This record gives sequence, C-alpha cells and structure tokens, in this order.
Amino acid sequence: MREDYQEAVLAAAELIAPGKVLAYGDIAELLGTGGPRQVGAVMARSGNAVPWWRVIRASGEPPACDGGRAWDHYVAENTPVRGRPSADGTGYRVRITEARWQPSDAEWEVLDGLRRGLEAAAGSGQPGEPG
DNA sequence: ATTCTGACTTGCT
DNA sequence: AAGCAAGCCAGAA
Repeated sequence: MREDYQEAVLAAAELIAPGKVLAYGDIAELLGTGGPRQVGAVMARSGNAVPWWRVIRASGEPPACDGGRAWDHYVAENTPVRGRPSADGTGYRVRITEARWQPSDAEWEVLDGLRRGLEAAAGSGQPGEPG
C-alpha cells in the first residue's frame, strides 16, 4: 500500500475544483485510509505533479513547504482567503469553510472507486478478509 | 521490536 | 489569536 495510496491521493487532489480546497484529513477521509499525515506524506512525494495548493491544513493555512507559491494560485483561482501573505509566505488563511471542495455524484463515484481500490489492495495478502 | 520523524488534527489554557 | 500536549497512521533506521 504505497503506490496505490499515492495514486489515490493524487487523483483526489486532481479532482478538486479550481477555487476550492481540501484538508489533508478530508482527503484521508474520502479515501477512508490512513490519516492526514499519510496524505501529506504523499504530497511531499509527488504533490509537485498535482494542484497541491488546493490541499491545505484543516485550519485554512497554506501548505508548510511552498505556502508562498500557493498564494499566486489562490489569487489566480479567486480562492476565498483572509488577510495577505507575509514575508514567510504565511500570514493569510484560506476560508476553507467556504472553499471546502464538495465532490459531485460523478466525482463521488471516482473517489469511492479509489477507496475501494485501496481497501482491496489492503486485503491483498491477508487470508481472512471480510467480504 | 523499538524509537524517531513528518505538506496533520483536535482540545485545553 | 497563540502556545503546548496528546492522538493518529505509516515509513525509515
């Protein structure tokens, strides 16, 4: 469970609509596997290949690595934010309560598919998986 | 097996 | 709003 989980997280991140955002924990919830740290760990591995700026903390703070880069994306996608970026790249916060991405029925099927794939992979090797 | 760490989250003060 | 501590899950040494 490494590449599968990674692909699932990346896929979910790509599903996120522009101007919207999702918390690490939210993606973990959608996938139903691991936790916010696992999602972040994946982003650190291949987040550069997906709209990582749409994946932030549950507090609305930008990513801990390239928060400064995220700002440009937020202003470009008209993402609801509060305050402005400071010299540290932080100082502002995304109104996650309004920018919280809400997957549609079609997108839910995709996320659900990813989740099932992970669940199946998790049982791949275990002799007694409930089914 | 144990210990340490990490793009995290939540509760308390 | 800001700081500290505990919880969570998985990877690496």
